[in-house]
Amino acid sequence: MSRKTTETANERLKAAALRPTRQRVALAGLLFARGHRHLTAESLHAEAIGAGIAVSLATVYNTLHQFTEAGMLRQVVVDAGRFYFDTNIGDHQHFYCENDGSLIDIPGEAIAVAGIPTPPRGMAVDRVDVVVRIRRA
Amino acid sequence: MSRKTTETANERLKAAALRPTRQRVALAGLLFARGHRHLTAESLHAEAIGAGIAVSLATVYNTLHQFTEAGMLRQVVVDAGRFYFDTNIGDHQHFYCENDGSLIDIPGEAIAVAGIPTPPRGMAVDRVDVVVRIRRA
DNA sequence: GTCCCTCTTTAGAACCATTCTAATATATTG
DNA sequence: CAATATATTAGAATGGTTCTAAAGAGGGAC
Repeated sequence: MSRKTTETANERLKAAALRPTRQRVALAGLLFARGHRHLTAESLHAEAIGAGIAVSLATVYNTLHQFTEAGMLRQVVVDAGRFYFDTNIGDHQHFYCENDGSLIDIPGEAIAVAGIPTPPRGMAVDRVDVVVRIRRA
Repeated sequence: MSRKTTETANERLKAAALRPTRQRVALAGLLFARGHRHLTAESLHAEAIGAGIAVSLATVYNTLHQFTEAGMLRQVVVDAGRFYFDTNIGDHQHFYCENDGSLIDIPGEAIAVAGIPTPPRGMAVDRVDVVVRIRRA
């Protein structure tokens, strides 16, 4: 991990009032080093271990939840039985490939949802999620 | 369950090439007796037991999957960690209440999604799911 | 630097919804 | 009604996620 990446990670953690522990810094490094990523707790854990970062699966879960809480990540619900996370927290939606479980971003500018009814009394819209399920033709 | 409901259930099962066993007929009765419903395997099992229908949880799971396969039900993915089913198989979308986990239908005529990009080469769009997440304001 | 207090990490157990197994029961066909 | 295929079942297994309680590490005060 480059010096620059580590500093960025530290800043992010500081902003979120999370102690920059070795594990959090390393995971943030993997997550935010370059480009946007889609991942699961298991896949990030495997990647960390593969990269020689000693971290337990429990910590990966904790960290993903804390980062999500801090607005550094967002959860994507496309599959009952697996939590996906996305490092792209901007306005966008997803293609979900039912064959291999992969996700592809759809830019927020591209897609538009019209005609959402008024929510029931006392309720407010939190988020509108669009999942375009695709499969090999 | 009324005579009419039982007959309807039998017809549905016959059309799906599923033997009209006591359990399937009874569950179909609960599911399609009136109006559209949202449910989980656990909730349907509890409802069946409460109604004096002896059926195991495994059978409820089997039956829900078979009915889904047969196009009598559709799955709704709104929560990582729970399978929801919907007896409304027509074109529509959902409000999902994050406070209590309930679903509310949004008619297909009301809502429109525009600007979906072309899927990657060799892939075809299977379905477009919109989930409007709401919570108590 | 050292002490202390708090927050964090961890291994492993617990959890929970779902799926599997293999024995038993039921529907259908002839 | 017998023979065969299909369904049901209890309970075990699975797999992803969360919890627990004990050990470890960060950070401020001095």
